[in-house]
Amino acid sequence: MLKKQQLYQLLKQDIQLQHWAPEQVLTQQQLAAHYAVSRIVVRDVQQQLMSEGWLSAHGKAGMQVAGFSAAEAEELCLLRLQLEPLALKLAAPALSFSQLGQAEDLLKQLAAQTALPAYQRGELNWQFHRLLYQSCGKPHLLRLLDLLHQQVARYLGYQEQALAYTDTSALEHQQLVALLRTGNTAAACDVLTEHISNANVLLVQYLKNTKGA
Amino acid sequence: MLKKQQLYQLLKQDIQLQHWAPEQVLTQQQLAAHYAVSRIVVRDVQQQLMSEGWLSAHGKAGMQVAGFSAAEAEELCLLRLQLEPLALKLAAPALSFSQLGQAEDLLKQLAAQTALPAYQRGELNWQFHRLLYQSCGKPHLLRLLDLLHQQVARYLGYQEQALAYTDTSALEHQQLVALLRTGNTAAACDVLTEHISNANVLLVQYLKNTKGA
DNA sequence: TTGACATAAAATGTATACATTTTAAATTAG
DNA sequence: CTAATTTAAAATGTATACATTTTATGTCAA
Repeated sequence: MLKKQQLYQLLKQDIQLQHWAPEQVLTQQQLAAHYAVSRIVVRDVQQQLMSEGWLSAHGKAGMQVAGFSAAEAEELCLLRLQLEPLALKLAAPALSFSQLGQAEDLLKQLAAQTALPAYQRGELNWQFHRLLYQSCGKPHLLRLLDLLHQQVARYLGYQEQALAYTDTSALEHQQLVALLRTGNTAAACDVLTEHISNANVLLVQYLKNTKGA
Repeated sequence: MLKKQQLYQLLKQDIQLQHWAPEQVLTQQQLAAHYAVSRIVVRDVQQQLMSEGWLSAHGKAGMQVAGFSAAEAEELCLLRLQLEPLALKLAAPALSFSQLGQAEDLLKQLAAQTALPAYQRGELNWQFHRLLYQSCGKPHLLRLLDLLHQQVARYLGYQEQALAYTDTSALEHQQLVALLRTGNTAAACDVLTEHISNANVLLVQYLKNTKGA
């Protein structure tokens, strides 16, 4: 029997993999039946996923699977650009070599395991970023970034197809660590800004093409 | 018998008025008994208030009422400064005179009803700000701002005592509308930045004093 | 045909009951 | 007395049952 935490993971993943179509309207009963759990569990998970942007309310009854759009991708990028460089700037002075080492280990993993499904690579990628911001000492900022990441993660299914992503992205990651290691915070923030923008350009381009098709 | 939406409002208000002490640990059963509702309802509300920052998880069982600190107030200010002027900049070109009129009506209300409890004045204040950002066309940005506002609202109990707030704040509000009316977006954003900073300085000052006492 | 109203079906909200987990207390070995 | 283990109490997680609300259907009058 599935429990709350498991359903949370599974449903999120199913949305990511588009087993539930974007924009589709779901009911508690539907999901409860499909996943063989009580509606209580569905309700809990539903509320959490709604607060994280995977689902949205739909009228007085029912929930809607979040859709995809180039406009939304651009907005998410804008917000990341507004907050992530700030987090990095604040965290950089407090970054330990131990943390930089951890970050590099994550990069190694990413480089090695090229066969991993997109959502797992995305998770590793975020762990890397998150680690760099961790020490900023601003819990609310980190909370907002986690929230933003959830939204971005929804697009990972697309990114798998959209982006040859890995190569340039990996390079930028390494530059980032190198600059942080030498204490060059300002340059690191610039690279980060570029990095976020670049990834977005590819995604938006892809979204615009496929929507037209 | 209380229903979900009512409990949500009431509990939030009770936290704001510090009927539940900051840092206090609560249980579902406690709240269910106190408000005479089923634990199911408490669970729903609990999860929502946790996602909004009024409560936080406490170990494996129990929830903790959020506390107050000067550091947190400063962080919230920092984030507002990062996002609200951006929202205003994006919204300003799309602002209609009708909306500006609505905004002015809200200011008139604020000016007239000086006797209102802090949380209601705070709500009007936010409605004013929210109205100015509304047209920015960035739903996620607005969502983040609403989230931030929830956090700030928790401090309204303090602000009542902390701030003679009304006078300078009202002046800045009017400047803001005037500048927007003439299409001077850049200056309006500057005033907004000042406005947010000013309110924060007073609050932080007060928090630092009372914590020492 | 259309639109309003009544009615039935379905979905959600809420309460109660039971299962599992967590916390705290009590007991006992060292 | 301390610390570890056991045991009881309390809190939470989950399922089922019932109440209320919402949505859809169908009927009838204009």
